[in-house]
Amino acid sequence: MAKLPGMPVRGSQTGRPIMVLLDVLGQRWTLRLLWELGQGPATFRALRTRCDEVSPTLLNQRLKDLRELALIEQCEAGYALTGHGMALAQKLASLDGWANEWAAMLEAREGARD
Amino acid sequence: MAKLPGMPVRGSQTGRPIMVLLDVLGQRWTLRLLWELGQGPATFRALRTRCDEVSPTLLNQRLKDLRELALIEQCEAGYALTGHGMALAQKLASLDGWANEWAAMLEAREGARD
DNA sequence: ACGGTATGCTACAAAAAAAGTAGCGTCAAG
DNA sequence: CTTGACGCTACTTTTTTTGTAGCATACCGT
Repeated sequence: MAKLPGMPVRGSQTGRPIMVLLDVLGQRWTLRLLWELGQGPATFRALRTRCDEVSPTLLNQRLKDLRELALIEQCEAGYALTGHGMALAQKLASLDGWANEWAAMLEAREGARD
Repeated sequence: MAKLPGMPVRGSQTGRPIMVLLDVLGQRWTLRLLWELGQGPATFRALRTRCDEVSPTLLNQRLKDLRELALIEQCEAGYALTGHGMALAQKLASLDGWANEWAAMLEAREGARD
């Protein structure tokens, strides 16, 4: 069952929305799922494939949670982001640039050490 | 042991930086830790307190991983974000606004249903 | 020097979450 | 009426996370 904002979550009794969000996103595959759906809607099986054959049990669990949190919804094409989900996914997308710089920095560091 | 960009991670063989990042951030407490450190440096124990007495085992594990990934570093005040870590934490901070809107929307929805 | 206290951290067992695999029920095409 | 795709559930094993105890070091006042 998904935790809704306003309710206490792991590590925060306050129910502050950001804490709920950090808790939800901190579950395995949640971020990845949002990322993949940011590329466009997908069916259950397509999503599994995109996520390296993640176990259907977990996929279904996450889809249920994200649906309860109104971040995704079902449509003819399978699952798709809602308006709010899209806004969040865009914020994730903006991490891509950062990640590349970060990787370049790490690589330089590793290279220097060897 | 932390996974570095360039290495395959859970759910992605490519080693794409963003995939590594999503994998790391998808571990419990990682996001929260970055968030808390975004508020300023903290000692091990202070961090534990801020994170609702998270178990020292896990805290230490995460700190080690984040250190290897060059997102945090040790200083006199305890642990602090590195330059890259700060940039990432700022991106997280920008989720706060989104989370508030999202929570308001959910609340309205719930209210309407009851 | 001596308890008292704080810190950073490790060890270990129990509980919870995730992974992996099989397969069911429905549908549509051949 | 068989075959194949789909969405999903059941069940077992493995991995992660928790919770609790406690050690070693360092400072503090007496």
